[in-house]
Amino acid sequence: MLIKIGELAKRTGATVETIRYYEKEKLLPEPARSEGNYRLYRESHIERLQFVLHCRTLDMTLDEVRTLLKYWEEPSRDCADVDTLLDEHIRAVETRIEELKQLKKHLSVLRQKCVSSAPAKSCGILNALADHSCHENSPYGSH
Amino acid sequence: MLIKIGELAKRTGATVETIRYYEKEKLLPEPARSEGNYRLYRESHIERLQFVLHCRTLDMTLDEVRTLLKYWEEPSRDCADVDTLLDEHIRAVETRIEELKQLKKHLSVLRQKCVSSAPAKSCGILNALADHSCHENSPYGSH
DNA sequence: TTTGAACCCTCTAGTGGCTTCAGAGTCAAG
DNA sequence: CTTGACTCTGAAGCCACTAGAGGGTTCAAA
Repeated sequence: MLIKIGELAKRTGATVETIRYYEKEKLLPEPARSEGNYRLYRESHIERLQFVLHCRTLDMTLDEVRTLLKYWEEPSRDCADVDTLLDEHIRAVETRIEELKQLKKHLSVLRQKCVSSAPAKSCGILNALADHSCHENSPYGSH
Repeated sequence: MLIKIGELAKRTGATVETIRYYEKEKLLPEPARSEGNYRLYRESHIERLQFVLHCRTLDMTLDEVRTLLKYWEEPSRDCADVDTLLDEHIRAVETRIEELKQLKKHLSVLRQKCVSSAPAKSCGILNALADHSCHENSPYGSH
């Protein structure tokens, strides 16, 4: 049961280009080739690609996925590090959510400053963006 | 009152490299030069850079900033487009927040599946990631 | 006067995770 | 024999920087 790259793409939802990219990045092993030099995949490739794609829908980096794949390949190793990786990833997502919430608050305040069509000169949004007093840095300020 | 690039960086919180990058990207006008070919900035440059940085802290793309700068430069134009740009940006941020919340939920469920050190073989996290039944794509599925 | 440190210059390449493109080859149906 | 769908490789593009190489400038201390 050998399939070509287009069929693998269809079955997993990845694009053909992404599959080739993952191969180059060593996330997928090099498959066999047909006489005409087409890649030929087997069931194990499908599973492995699905693992990678699943991790990606969870916003993991390819490096994180590489780490998890090592554990997947070596079933006898302690999985505590898997827990740790996931905990850190969850924390990173939480942080990003908080950042975005703050951001949205800022944007909404800004949006309130202009409610009607008017010359840009008097647009409260542009004026607020230009106002540096609310984001002042001391000459030797941090960051 | 002319300042060099390092001083501009200090006053605005940007890095020297970022300032040069913004110049290359036409977000900042080319400044005057000293005899020794150093960039020399004036008050107007400081304000404009602060405008750009303020927009960036609000996660706008450089293209969005370019658009806003046009309105800033032409104070007689109608600012309705500024409102629209901001509304769309707020919507994009909201969408991203919702995506991340979903993501976090998925990750937390996954994390529950493994609570102790154990061989990776029996790690519920790895097994759940490998399980393609929960993310199945039909051969001709949408995406 | 020399030397050293701190600043500045340009240009190039690297980051992540793909996507797009150019130019060519393969293969089955009509 | 041609058409069209598929596949191949390799390089470049995307975004918003960041880092580094290899040099020039400025100014003060020794």
